[in-house]
Formats: sequence, C-alpha cells, structure tokens
Amino acid sequence: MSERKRQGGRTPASVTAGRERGRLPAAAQPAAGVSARTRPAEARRQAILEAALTVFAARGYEAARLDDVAAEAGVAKGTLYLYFKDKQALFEELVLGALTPIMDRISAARLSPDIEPLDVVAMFFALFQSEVLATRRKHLLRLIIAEGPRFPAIAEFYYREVVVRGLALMRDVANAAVARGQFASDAAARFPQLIVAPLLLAVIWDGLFAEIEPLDVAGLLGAHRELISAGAGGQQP
Amino acid sequence: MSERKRQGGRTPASVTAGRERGRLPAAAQPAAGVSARTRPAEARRQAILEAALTVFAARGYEAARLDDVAAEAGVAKGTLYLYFKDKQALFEELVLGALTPIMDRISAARLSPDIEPLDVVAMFFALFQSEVLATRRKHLLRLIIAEGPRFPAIAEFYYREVVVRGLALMRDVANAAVARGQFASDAAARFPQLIVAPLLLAVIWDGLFAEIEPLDVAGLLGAHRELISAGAGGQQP
Amino acid sequence: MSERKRQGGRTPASVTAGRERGRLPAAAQPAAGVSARTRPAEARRQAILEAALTVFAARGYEAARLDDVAAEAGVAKGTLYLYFKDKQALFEELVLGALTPIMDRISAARLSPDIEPLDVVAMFFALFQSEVLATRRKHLLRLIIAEGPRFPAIAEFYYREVVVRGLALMRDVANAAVARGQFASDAAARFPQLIVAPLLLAVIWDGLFAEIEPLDVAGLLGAHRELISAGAGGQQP
Amino acid sequence: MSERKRQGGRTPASVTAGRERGRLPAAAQPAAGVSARTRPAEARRQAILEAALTVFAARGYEAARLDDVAAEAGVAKGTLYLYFKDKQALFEELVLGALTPIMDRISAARLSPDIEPLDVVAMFFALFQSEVLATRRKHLLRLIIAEGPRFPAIAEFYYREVVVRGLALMRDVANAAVARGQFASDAAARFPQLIVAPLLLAVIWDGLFAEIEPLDVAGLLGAHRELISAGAGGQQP
DNA sequence: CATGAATGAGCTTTCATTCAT
DNA sequence: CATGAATGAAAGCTCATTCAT
Repeated sequence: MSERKRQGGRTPASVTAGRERGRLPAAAQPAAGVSARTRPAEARRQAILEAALTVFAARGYEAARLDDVAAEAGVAKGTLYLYFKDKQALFEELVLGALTPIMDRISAARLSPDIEPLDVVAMFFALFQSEVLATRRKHLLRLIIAEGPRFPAIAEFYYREVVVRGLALMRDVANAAVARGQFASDAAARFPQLIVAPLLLAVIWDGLFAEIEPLDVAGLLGAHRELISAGAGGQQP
Repeated sequence: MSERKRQGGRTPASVTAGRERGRLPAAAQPAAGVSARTRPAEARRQAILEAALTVFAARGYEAARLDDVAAEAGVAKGTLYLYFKDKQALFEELVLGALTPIMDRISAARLSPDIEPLDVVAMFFALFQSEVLATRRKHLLRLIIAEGPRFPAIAEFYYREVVVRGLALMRDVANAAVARGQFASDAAARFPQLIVAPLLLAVIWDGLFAEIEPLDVAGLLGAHRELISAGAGGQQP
Repeated sequence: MSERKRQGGRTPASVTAGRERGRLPAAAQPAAGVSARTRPAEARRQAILEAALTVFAARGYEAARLDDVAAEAGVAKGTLYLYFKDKQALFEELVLGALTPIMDRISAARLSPDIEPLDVVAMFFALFQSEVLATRRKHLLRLIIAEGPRFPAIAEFYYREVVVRGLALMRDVANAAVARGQFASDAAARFPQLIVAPLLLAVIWDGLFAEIEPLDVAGLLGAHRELISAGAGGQQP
Repeated sequence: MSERKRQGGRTPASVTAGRERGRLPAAAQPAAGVSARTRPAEARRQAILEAALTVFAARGYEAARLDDVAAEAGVAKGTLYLYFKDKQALFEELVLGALTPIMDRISAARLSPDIEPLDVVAMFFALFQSEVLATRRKHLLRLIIAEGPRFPAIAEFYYREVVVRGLALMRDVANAAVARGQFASDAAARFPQLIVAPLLLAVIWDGLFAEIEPLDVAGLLGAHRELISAGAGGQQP
C-alpha cells in the first residue's frame, strides 16, 4: 500500500465509553479550575456545539454542512477539526453530552417517603417541559429519534444513560402509587413507557405540526396525569 | 444557515396539492382500466417504490443513494426519472402514498352503535400492530417522524389525511366510552393523542432499541387499554 | 458507527495479481473482438491513462491533481472514477500496465545459438533507447524509481515482472559470452545488474539534467558495451 | 498542467545562488565564532534538518507534513518558520547542505602520482558505501533522484557541485589508468558515468527492493571494478 | 421507454502558513 | 525566540441529474 488517510474505524464502544475524549461532559467541568488558556478554548468548543445543534437540528445529520456550522460558530472551517475529529464525532458529542445533565436533575427529583408519587410525575413533566420542550434541547431529542437508527453508539448510550434510568424511576413511582392505591391499575408499573409516551408525542408533534396546529402540551400532560390516576383518586380515604 | 440547490423552487403546496403528478395514490388506480402497456409500467413503479422504502428506511433521505434504489429495484438509474421527477418527488410519493390506505381501513372500522368503544380501540391497536409494526410500513412512519420537519408538504399532508382523521376517530370513541361510563375520565376525549401516544413510542423504540431490548408491544398496548379504562369498569351497572 | 465511505483496504496482492481488474494490460486486448460499445470506453480509458502519465510525470504522485488529469484527458472529474477506483488505483494501473509489454518484447529477443550474445545486448540497448528513453515511457520508469518506495505493490510487481526477468536474460547472455570468451571477466555474469546500470543512469540523468547537459545516450551505451567486452576480443582465436 | 500557489515567485536562481539565506552551508560555520546564544540555535536548526530528513525520506516532498517534522524535531510547528522560510526552503537546504561535505572528502582523495588509479576507484566506492549507502544520507540521494525534476535549483546545484566534480575526478582516474594500461578500453574515460552508474543502481535498488531481495553491494562494486579493468591487468609489464 | 456513461457542483477533510501571546 | 491555535485554500471523492443511444 502506501500512506493513506484511512484510520482505524470508530468503534461504537469508543463513543459509548466516552473515554478517549475526556472533555465530553462540558457541564461537568468545574468552573474553578479553568485556566486562562482553557477558558477560551472551552468557550469556543461550546460555540461550535451550539452552532452544530442549530445546523443539525435544521437539516439533519447528512444534510448538515460543516461550512454552515463553522459560519454559525464564527470560526474557520478548519477550526472545527481542532475540537472534533470529524463530522460524526461532532454530532455524537453534541448528542451525548447534552441530555445526561437533564437526566441527572430528573434522577435527583427521586422518590422519597415525603413526596407523593403523583407529584414526582408532575415534577418530571414540568421539568421536561421547561428544560426540554421549551428549549433548544428538544431538537436534540428529535435528532436522537431521527438519526439514532444510524448511530448505534448513540442509541445504546441513550438507552443506558437515559431510558433505563428514566423508566426505572417511573416504575418506582408507579409502584409506590399503586401501593398507596393512587393508581387504579398496575399497568403503568408494568409498562412505565406508558407514562412517558406523551412526552415523545409532544416532541414529535412539535417538530412536525407546530406550524399547523400547536399542541397544548400542558393540557396534554395534565390530562395524562389524570388518566394515569383516574378512578382511583376517590378510593383513597 | 444558507440554502442550496434543493428546497428553492419546490413549494410545499405543489406537493400537497398533488396536482402535477396525477398518479399519486397508486393504490387507488382501478385495476380495471389498466391497459396492457400500463400494467408493467405500474409494476415497475411499485418496484421502485418498494426499493425506495428499503433504501430510505436504511439510510434516511439525504444519505440514500438513488444508485442503490435503482439497483434494488432492478432498473437503470435513468429509469427512476421516467417515473419520478427527482429524488424528493420519489420520497414524497413513497411517504404519501403508503399510509392513506391504512388510514382508510382504520376509518372503515368506524364507530357504530353495535360495537363497544373499547373494542374499536382494540381493533385499532391490533390493526396498527399487524399492518404497520409488523410490516415494512413501520419504516414509513419512522421516516415521516425523522424527515417530516424538512418536508412541510409531507407533514401537512400527513396531518390532514392521517392525524386529523385518526384523532377524530379516537375522540369519538373516547366520548362514547365516557358516555357509557367506560372511561373513568374524559382526559382521553379531550386529548385523543393520549390514546395513540404509545403507538408512536413503539415505532420509535423499535427503530432505536430493537437490538438492545425488544419491546413487548402487545403487552404495552394491552396495558395501555387497561390504563385508559381503569377504575371505570365496575361503575357500569 | 453508521454509513461511512471507507472500503475494504487495497491489499498489495490484489494489485500484484492484477486479477480483479481484467482490463489491465490494454495492449493485450485483441483489436478484433472490440465491440461498438467497448471501443469508446477503452479509448477513454487510454486517454485517461495518457493524461495521468503526463500529470504524474510532471508533478509526482502526491502533487498530481486529478483535476488536471481530467482536464488533460478531456473528461469530467467524476468520469475518472468510472474507470479507476481512486487516485492510487489510477496510478498503479498506469505504472503496472505500461512496462510489461516492453519486457515481453525484450524477452522475445531472447538468446539463441545463432545470435551473438553481444548482439543481444546491443538489441536490448537499442530497444530500450527507442521504446523507453525516446518515448514518454521513460517517465514511467522515473515514476517507479521515485514513488516505488511508497508503493510496495508496485515495487514487488516490477521486481517480479521486469527485474527478475531482465536480469535472468542478462545473466544468460553474459554466461554465453563468457563461455565463448567474449567477455574478459565473469563479473557481468555474477552481477547482471552491471549491464543495465547505465540504463538507469540515463533515465535519471534525463530527468535531472536534460536541460543543463543532455547525455549522449548512444555514446554511453556504446562505450558500455565496449567496456563489458573489452580486452577479450583478441583472445578469441 | 496548471501551476498553483507554490512554484510561482521562487526562482531557481534564488536558491541556487544561496544568497538570501546566508546560513546555508551549516557545516561550514566555524564553531569558533559561535556565541553562547547562537549555539543552541544551530543545534535546533540541525535537529530540524535531521527530522526533515526522516520525514521527507519516508513520505516524499509533497506528502511530508511539517507537523511531523516539528514533532520529530521536538519543536513547535511555528518554530520551523523561524529557521526556514517555508517548506520548500527547508527541503532545499536539507538536500543542498548534506552532500557537499561528502563530495569534499571524495575530492580530497584526489589523484596523486603515488596512488594507483584503481585504488582511487576502490577508495571512492568504499567511501560511498560507508558514508552514503550505510547511512541516512542514501535517503538524500534518493530524494534528489525522486524530487529533483520538480526542483530545478536542486538539480542545478547538485550537477554543479557534485556531478561535475565527481565525473571530472573519475575521468582523471580513468585517463591515468588508461595511460598506465590498466584499463583495457578508454570507454570509462570518455564516459566516466559508467564508473558511477552501479552506485546509482545500488541506491535505487535499496529503496525499492531492499525488503524483497537485498543487494550485495560490496560484491556488485567489486565485480564492477573487475569489469572496468578486465583484460588489461596482466598486459602491463 | 430504458439505459447507464458522463457530468460537475458540492462536500468533508487536510495542511502550509500566520500571528497573538 | 518559541508556541500552537486558527486560518482557508485546495484536493479527493460522491452522487443527483442529464442525454445520446
């Protein structure tokens, strides 16, 4: 052969592990230890990620042009490659880095004996509305849904870090509610996906039909909570 | 951002109107009036659409190569352009043509005084499972969810032809169920989206996590029906 | 991962074998069996190879731009990729295909009892002058010398197909000459490279110093034949 | 063809003259007048040249990356530009600076009445083997052969400083040998290139076929000396 | 109608060179 | 002097689209 540009293939694992790129969860970087030289670099990195979110959300992974990302971020095209190995790495870091912080906050709102299970659901829904649906993060969720099938590493990461944890939390809540007689059925405890399904619907509806017929998300989620607990409320003396 | 060759020119309306391509709902073509020479043409057309579904589903709109579609369909690349104006038209006809038949069948299973509302829901779910989730059509739904934001014509068409009709049906069913005291709450009547949300979740789950953790769709939908009607069963004397 | 462009790495063997590209030795194609559709394709292929020779010779492998090759060949850039997988394949086919025919002709001028060994050398030198040094093929030889170290497949192929055969022929000739007392020493029989070394020198001189001080190749090779056989002429009664 | 950014502007003469870069023949710098601050600078300069040799030899001029040179030299990329105007200047100084010292030593071994002409050839060959073929300098020679055609300045410099002087020496030696009846023919006197041709062959063979079939250089050169003087040795009373 | 060779705009990625620190 | 982040012009390669046969 000869000198070729090829490089060892990206293994999904390398992404999933998130090891070889130590700077991944930017939000975890303690603001204290940021040196004079690290700071601008990290800021630039964030600017690129912000720009990438804008462009990827608007066009999808394949159609997104790195030219646009660079322009949007206010850097030269080559600069992107100082921070990210290639387009795929940029995309993966964007998607991987941005949802875990939210999941952490949701997990924090965990069950405790003092809090009513239904209140946990309400808090969860409120958090999702204010932190995802009302922000640019909703585009991330859409990207995961849309591009995930072509990025097994992302799907796996998201499953492990968000889906599993989220469903576990919902199941706990449902079980507690059932135990207290607040849910008329254990359906939601067996399939906690039922609790979150309307959140997905809201994200998708927003992406497809926002211009045609906006969705009353608050109303939808309120009705959903009602549905979940329907027919059980009065039975609890 | 910055638009490129595509997009410019094509107005969503042109697609939505479905005027300039009279052959749109291929399935609607009465087999009777088909001449000896039209038949093979229609078969070819179907072969291309089948191939397009395979390729678009596997790669997404942008990454899909018409080379692959042609190869999969067993025709030359140039032949695609005898049947479809361009890549976008092929995609739109694929997506637009394939779900309305199902919606028709669902609408046919319409409410009647003789059928229990809950049975309509059950039939609807069963139909969705057998005709969408168990077939290649699930990929179409995924494509709509994933690519819809970039294809306003598709979103609008789908909203008008499927979403509106589907939700209307669900609302009717819910109202009937509430009237008969079979639903403990009118939540599903106010937000019929709640009834179909788990279907969306099932499609998305299948696309993302099928390899990691398959979803028990039948169980999920059964539990969902339980949830919808929970706490109301006994109230009906 | 996801859809990437990578492809299975080229193995040197695939090149060396020259199997998977059946059209390789263009000169071997019998002009008779060329169909109406094959002909223009083969002509185009040759035009590209001609252009590639020009550009590669002028700039070297790395600096050569496929834009220039396309322009020189009078085709569009994309057309190159219809005939050659990539730049490397174009280069390798160019280099591999062009010298074996000459070697074949040289081998044909093989030793026979009727021909004086020294005449074989003279014929060999004359052939080399008229068919290599006086033509664009000399650039090919220079390319092999210059780029060979980075293309093991080429070096190996060239060694096997040209060097080994050429040296074997020279050795036979030298042995015959020694046996007939026409060579004063068996040095050239032991190191047939000595017979061809001035040919290499001529090619290199031409590449480097042609503008400064052209080399009298005929004189050089004549003197070389003299040197080889010097001091032996009279000893043969 | 069509030239690009490089090439334009730089005239071969500017290099050849070696005027605008006074530091050219680094080895000629007398160690005496070197200030405390100049020394490390000169050392750095040498380190860069060493690194450049490694990288240029491995990849060729175009494919060589200055990143690699910097890394290999243990300096920052920008530092290269403190010592060399640009990539081309680095390459030219590398190539130009390194062979003249050897040529000086060869010239020093000049003919004298006390030394047998054949011994001068033997010494020359031995020097070439130990100082070029056995060292990294052989890569320099290969670089000149390979890249020279694109660097007229190098070719011209090399012709003037090495080739002319070397051939003159060889011619003198050959004439002396012929005069003493030690060469059976004056071929080598008329074409002193014949004497050095096997040296070139050895360098090229090493670059291309070292892995496949190493060359017995000592044997080759011994045989060559034999060939040169064959049939004449015993005739001198 | 069908073909598939040809096209060329457009994309990702690289890397010599610059310059603020 | 030294650094290395930033730049942006190229270059290789792809693929939707066209059109002569």
